[in-house]
Amino acid sequence: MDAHPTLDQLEIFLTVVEEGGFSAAARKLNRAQSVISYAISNLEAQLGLKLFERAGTRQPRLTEAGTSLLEDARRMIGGLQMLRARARGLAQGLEGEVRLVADLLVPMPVLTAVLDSFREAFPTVGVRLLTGALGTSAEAVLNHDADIGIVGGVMIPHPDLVSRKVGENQVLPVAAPSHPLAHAGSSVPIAVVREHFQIVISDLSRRTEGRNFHVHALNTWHVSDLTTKHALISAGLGWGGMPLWLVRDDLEEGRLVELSLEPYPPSTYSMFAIRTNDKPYGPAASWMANRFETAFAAFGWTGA
Amino acid sequence: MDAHPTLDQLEIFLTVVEEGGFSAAARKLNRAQSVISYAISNLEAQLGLKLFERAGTRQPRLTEAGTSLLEDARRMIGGLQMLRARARGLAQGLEGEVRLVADLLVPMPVLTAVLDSFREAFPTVGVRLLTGALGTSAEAVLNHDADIGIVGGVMIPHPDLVSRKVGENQVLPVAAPSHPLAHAGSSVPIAVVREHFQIVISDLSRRTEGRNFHVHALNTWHVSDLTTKHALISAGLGWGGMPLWLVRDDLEEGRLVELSLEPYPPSTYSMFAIRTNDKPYGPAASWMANRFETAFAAFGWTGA
DNA sequence: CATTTTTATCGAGAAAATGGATGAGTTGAG
DNA sequence: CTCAACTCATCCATTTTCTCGATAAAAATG
Repeated sequence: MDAHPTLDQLEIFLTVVEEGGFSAAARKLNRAQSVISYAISNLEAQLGLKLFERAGTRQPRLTEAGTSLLEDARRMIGGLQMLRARARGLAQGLEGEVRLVADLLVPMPVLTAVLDSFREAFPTVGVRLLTGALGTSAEAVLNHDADIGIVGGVMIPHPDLVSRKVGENQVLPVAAPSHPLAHAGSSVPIAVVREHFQIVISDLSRRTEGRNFHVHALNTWHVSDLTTKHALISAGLGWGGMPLWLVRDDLEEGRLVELSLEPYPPSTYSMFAIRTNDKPYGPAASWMANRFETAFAAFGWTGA
Repeated sequence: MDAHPTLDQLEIFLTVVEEGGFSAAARKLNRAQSVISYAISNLEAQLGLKLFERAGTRQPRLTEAGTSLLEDARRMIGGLQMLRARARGLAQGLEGEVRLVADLLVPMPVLTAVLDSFREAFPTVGVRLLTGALGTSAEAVLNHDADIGIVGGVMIPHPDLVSRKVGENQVLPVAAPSHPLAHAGSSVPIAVVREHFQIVISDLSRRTEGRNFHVHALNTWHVSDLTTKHALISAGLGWGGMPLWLVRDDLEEGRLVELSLEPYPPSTYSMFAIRTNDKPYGPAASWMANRFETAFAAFGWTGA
């Protein structure tokens, strides 16, 4: 009742159940048959109950207790395999965890596609996912709170950051059809634009403080996430830039309209994978950066 | 790289992390300090990586790999404790699992209250929950598909079933306010009742076949669950009997009205805990039956 | 009934774990 | 700086456990 059971014993237990007998399990595990008897008998003694009914019958049959403990044993061996797989990965230089910060502008389909395939390719590598607006993503990477960042919009060059283009993203000025700017024709001059409320994603990081890009209106409302921005614009409360993938359906079905504003710069932004230059990507992070590139490319085909 | 790590090693690993040192872990585990060194060193060799950074420093510090594997180790030891707890329970005669079949008429608050406290009282005993209408519950117990049944309505005596009353339940004939019967005054005679559609829970088991209780209408619709029945009656498609706890709010807020039908028998049903007489309740099932009794009593106070 | 195949058990040898002693190194107080 | 107290690594002798092979008893098979 004192000593722990052994993972070896549990594995033997499972093998006996699977193979249907002690001798068969011994053959499968390449060990002497007496070892199986010995192990099961020890395990039973340690747990204080009989696992198999084997009163002179050919095939030992699981007792009720054995059946109940079977699933625990399976869990344990499953956990062991996970642990060993992770250890093997770590020993080969794989990261134990990749911390990713993805900008709000990263299309959700791209993000989910990357994460899904990542999980399949690196089942033993954990993922920690942050999302950030504009500067916060770069900030997280600089602070070593994240190993890899996917950022969009205007890149501020930084001596400690290494960036690499992985895709493009379109951002359009949009408004509800009921909004005055929707009827203002093409190339609305800046003086007119400034008279209307602009909904802007606010950036709380110091990195872009004092630099609010593409803020043209005198009066702006600041929100912290795209969903809120989308809701406000849809309600006709103001206009603002939105990534194409998020408003594509709205535009097609007339719930939103694209604005043609004079001062608005080209609507295609590059998306970059960034890291600090003192800490190169590990194998998994490197794979992930590549995967983002292909995911952006594939998304572009059908989504933009 | 071949031999499995030992649960003992993993426990030592965790203790070292918790206590912050090899010696401290040795004291905590009442073992010699050399054992700790030996175990950690073996574990590291088996996993093929260093878990602690301990180059001549006072306190060994977890490596990155060690941090990643820590959670796996915790899972393993947690699983071990679960397994041992279950084994201890089984050794003392506890069931590994209780299979409960609850009649549709059992008020959900009663069911959840019982299951919640059961989980707390018997964390190592699994629960398999079936729900059944009328006869199917008794059927499941008779077939040994369930260890304990909570059935309501009319009890059909059976020589192999042992039943014990655990509570009461009220069933009322109800209809939507828009339904003709709602305006028919008190003690509507059977001839009138029969003219209207009745919504009935259909019972697919052979136990009550040919005996549809309280079916008074010429035209009936059969449904298999209370939620559907509730929806149909609410929509004014017919009338039918519903347990009080399910329609209490509807009655108070006027979405449904109670009917006063001449042929409808007393609306209070007893609820029974049943088992087969060849298989007495184990400790957990017995506790559960008692708990149903107190839960029904407590529910009656506030709920009926 | 003979044969094959099962699990249990025993004994000897191999392997591994244990506790204590020792040593090198670090930390912190005086 | 010196010393005491503490850290972890290592070695050693002892004990414990594991392993294999052989054997026995029992059951299924033909």
